[in-house]
Amino acid sequence: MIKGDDTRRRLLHTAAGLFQRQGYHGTGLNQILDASQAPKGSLYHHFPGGKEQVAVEAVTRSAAALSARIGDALGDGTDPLTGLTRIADLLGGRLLASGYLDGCPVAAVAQDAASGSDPIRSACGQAYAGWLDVLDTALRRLGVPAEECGPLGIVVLSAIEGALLLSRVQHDVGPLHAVTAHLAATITAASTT
Amino acid sequence: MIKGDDTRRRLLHTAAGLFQRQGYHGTGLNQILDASQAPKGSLYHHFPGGKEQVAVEAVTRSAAALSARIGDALGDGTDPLTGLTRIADLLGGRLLASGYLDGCPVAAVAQDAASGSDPIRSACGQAYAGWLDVLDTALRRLGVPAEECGPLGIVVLSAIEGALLLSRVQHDVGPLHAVTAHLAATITAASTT
Amino acid sequence: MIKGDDTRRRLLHTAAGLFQRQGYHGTGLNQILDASQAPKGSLYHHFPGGKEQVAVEAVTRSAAALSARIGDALGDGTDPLTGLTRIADLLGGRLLASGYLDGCPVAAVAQDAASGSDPIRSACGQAYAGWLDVLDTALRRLGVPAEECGPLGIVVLSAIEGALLLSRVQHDVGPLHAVTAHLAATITAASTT
Amino acid sequence: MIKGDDTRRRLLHTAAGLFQRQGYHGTGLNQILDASQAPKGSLYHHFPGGKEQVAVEAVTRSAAALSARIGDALGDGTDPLTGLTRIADLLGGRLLASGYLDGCPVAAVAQDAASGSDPIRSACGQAYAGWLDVLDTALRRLGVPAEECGPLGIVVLSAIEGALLLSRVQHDVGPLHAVTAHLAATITAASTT
DNA sequence: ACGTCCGGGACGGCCCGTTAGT
DNA sequence: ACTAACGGGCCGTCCCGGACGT
Repeated sequence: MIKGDDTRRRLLHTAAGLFQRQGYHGTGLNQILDASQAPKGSLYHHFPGGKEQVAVEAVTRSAAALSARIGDALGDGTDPLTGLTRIADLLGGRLLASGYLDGCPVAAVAQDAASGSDPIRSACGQAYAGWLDVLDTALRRLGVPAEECGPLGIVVLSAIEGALLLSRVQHDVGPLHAVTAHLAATITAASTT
Repeated sequence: MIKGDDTRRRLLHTAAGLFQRQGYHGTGLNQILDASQAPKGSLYHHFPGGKEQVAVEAVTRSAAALSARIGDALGDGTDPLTGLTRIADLLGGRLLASGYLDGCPVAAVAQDAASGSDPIRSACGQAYAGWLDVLDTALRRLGVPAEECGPLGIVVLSAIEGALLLSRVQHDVGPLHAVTAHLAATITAASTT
Repeated sequence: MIKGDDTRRRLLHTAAGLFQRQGYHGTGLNQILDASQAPKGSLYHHFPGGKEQVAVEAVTRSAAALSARIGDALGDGTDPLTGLTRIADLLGGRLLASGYLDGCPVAAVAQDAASGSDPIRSACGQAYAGWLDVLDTALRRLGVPAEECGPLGIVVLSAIEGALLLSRVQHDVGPLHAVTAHLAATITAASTT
Repeated sequence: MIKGDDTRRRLLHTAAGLFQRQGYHGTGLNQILDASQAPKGSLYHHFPGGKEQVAVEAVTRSAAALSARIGDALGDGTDPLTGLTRIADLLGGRLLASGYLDGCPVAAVAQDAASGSDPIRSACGQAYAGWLDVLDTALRRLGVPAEECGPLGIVVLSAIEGALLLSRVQHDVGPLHAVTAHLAATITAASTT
């Protein structure tokens, strides 16, 4: 059935958006259903695991999508500054466009689920692991010594996550830009090329 | 009344802990009441503004407490490495002691309230602003040029916030230590002394 | 669904009875639920509008039922005295049988909602309008001049409503009978036949 | 204490107004307190019997006040039409001035308390009895035969009470005027003078 | 399989009317 | 005379299954 898969996809997409903004506990199943224009029973057909399963899949999907965007931004032939600027523009653009509502697609759920549901926490952990992986290869390609790529990737991801939170809460993209500028300089300095 | 103020304080302290772990929407008023061993009506008496007011005050109080600890850690006569190590030990210690439950005392609520309650979001914003202020003076004292203190403080705070999230979600204090080590080096490099 | 509609009907019937006796604010949703032996979720399912919707439908239903009874009592081939006596017996019987608890099925809610919920007030208004309509046709049939039917119907309804209140409060059906006797005489005098 | 008595009086006056509009269960103690600008504990100081006592006294006081007004309206040297018109103007004026909020000062509480608190119901009963008494003497003075005064008074009071309800609910003073006109004619016809 | 109805309790946060303490 | 504190109840909504119809 085309319809069925479409409903499932729509459900997931809507859920991802709502979770990103409101977190896990702040988002109701009914809200997801309403926003998806999906009938009540459909959700449990497609997601027998209930709300938790929806969250896990939504996080995974969002993370994969963003992972691809990050990979593109840091792709072949880009210097650190350009790459990070692209990322900052992407994330900052979403933040601004949504009125400081859309931050990291994973963080809100991660904070909610860190205590609580282990499957969700694990999914968030894998999301971050995936991004770290993308960053690792990118840094390597930029000429950062192999043994520094891991920690530096962690620094990059952490700083961006933190900056997103700060920017979101303070309604000001300043922190995001300050951080990306700093990170670009750091990476440039670390690259031996 | 000693009793009265004590109840209020206990309520706030319990609430702060629960909000830190479970976020705003994940924490029920009844849960706070139970954990505080306080009767239901007391809460409404001390906090006519309801849950929102409790959250605002809990966040503000937690932030002030941590602010003092940060100030101590970066106090007179400490080099960047020592200071940041102390902070990392403090935060990482709490994280470990709680089984990766206690992260940043503000972040979980901030994510929940960024969309939603503006008073809470604002309180979180002020919490971060306060920490930035502490960092600013500390960096200044460490010999960082005045015009770099602001952005660098933002980088420090962002990175630590992000690292706390990563560590919490991945059940591994590695990110926290990686980030603090990097920040110490960065600050040392930036200080002209 | 037989089951579903039955629950809905039972809920409404119970609610109508309780509202009649205790008014809108005096009747709790839980009380309706208990008396109906229905779980809370059912009510929310059948009446998404909550208590207000329940009240509106309960009033409407009660009013329609009583409207039919009034129509019967004043039906073809009855003189005013007989008809009003039937109505008095019906209402007075209910009053006595319930120990002066069941008065007008609408009045208690109407008093509660006159200030407050406009939908409920409007439903009560339509209930009265419906009864006035029934009275109008009945009076017309009894030979009352057309231009007097409207005002006279209002007098009849008002007097009965007031008498029900007096009887209910004073635990004495005297007022009800006094009023019906007077009204019968008045109608007889007004009829040109 | 002048202050004390004044607080008590203010409390009662405010409560009477709120009960009249919202009924017994629809009116909260806090609302009364707020509107009276009285501190919480004062209420229980002046009314140890709690909400019920407040209601009883408020009803009694309102009833006495209105009783006096009715007596005036039907006082010496007035024909039935003039007297009832005055009453209709008084009650209808209040109704209009309040946007159809202020009906009979007793009826809303009476409906709420008819089932429920017996002291309140009894107070309402006495209020009606008092008005009937006033009507009885007035009718007697107007030349209505003694044995008809009782029933006719009941009819008058009932009809006015019912008309107030109808007018209030339908947001139209028509019923009140229709009823008073009819009653005036009835009384005139019944008077032997 | 797919979707829907209906039902099921359990809490959600808020506010109630009330009583101790002083 | 009044502040502080008390529980219990309010209505609403939560996330979730069985039963039914397509």
